Amino acid sequence: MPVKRHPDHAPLELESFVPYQLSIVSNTVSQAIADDYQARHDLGVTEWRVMAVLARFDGLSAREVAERTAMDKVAVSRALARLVAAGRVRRHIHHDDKRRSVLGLTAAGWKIHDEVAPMARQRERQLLARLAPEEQAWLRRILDKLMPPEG
Amino acid sequence: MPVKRHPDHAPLELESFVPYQLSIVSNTVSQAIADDYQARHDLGVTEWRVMAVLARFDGLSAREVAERTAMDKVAVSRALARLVAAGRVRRHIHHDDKRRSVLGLTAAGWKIHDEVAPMARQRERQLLARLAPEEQAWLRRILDKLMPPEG
DNA sequence: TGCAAATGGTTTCATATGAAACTATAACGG
DNA sequence: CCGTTATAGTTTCATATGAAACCATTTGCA
Repeated sequence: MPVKRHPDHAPLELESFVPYQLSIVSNTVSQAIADDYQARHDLGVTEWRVMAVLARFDGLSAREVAERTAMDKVAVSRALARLVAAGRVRRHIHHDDKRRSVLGLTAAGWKIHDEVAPMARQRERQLLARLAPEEQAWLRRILDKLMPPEG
Repeated sequence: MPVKRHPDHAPLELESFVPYQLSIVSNTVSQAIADDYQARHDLGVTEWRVMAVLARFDGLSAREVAERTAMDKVAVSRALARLVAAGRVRRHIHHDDKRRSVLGLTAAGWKIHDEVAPMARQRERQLLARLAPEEQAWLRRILDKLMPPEG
């Protein structure tokens, strides 16, 4: 049971502090989505993100994947190592530049993708369903504005 | 340079997928805030959160801190160990229940709090400044709705 | 050319994190 | 009372993570 207050110190009210709220809402929904596939497919969040961008853009390099997922290159490198080992991503070497990978989903990768993507969309719908249609529209507009450029 | 598309597979468009956007926006702003105090005060995010709730509610137990910060008890225990060692938080034992801690900021803790809290608020203002006043109001309303109960 | 600087990617190392086991105390049921 | 179960908090262990060092290749330019 909370006791003293300290109005003279202007403490932060976490529960209405926007960055804190964002963090809680974000973690809650991301975790819910992750729970859907984590155990089921032995697939980490970082790995799923990599698969998601490769599903949209075939032939990216690791660096481009990192850009599009907002992950750092170490995380991408590790996710790719696991995905390739599991036969979910194919990697070959760019014919002009031997440093680069050329990445894409394998058939097995697509199979998982086509199972997980609808579940993720479903979770998004569940989240948005808690808002009025008007609020949903505002949220999308606001998030678009707040996304960092190149995000 | 992206190459093939796969419309038949309905790949997720991460950049307009709400859970993904939330995660990016949340991490970007949290990181910006953390950068303000991390090096300056040798203070981790978890530690700052603990300090923030103790600033508002003096005399909480560790479990109550965990509830209010949405952190797990292990994280709280470790944050407290560091904070107590650094002389920023005082901990004594509940006189009725010897398992419980009774926690609060020390003078040194308050000093840091009073420096960090305004910076955090400033970052929040910077974030919101990218939105029209109308959008700011909607965002607050929407986040309040999306926050999990007991969050 | 040829060599310094930049780039793509991986590895290393130190730290962060969470689940589960553990310790100590308190509450409950007979 | 006494044994069982629950609760507060810490420790352990295995994994996740990021910064910096690293290797290979390519680029830029004297």
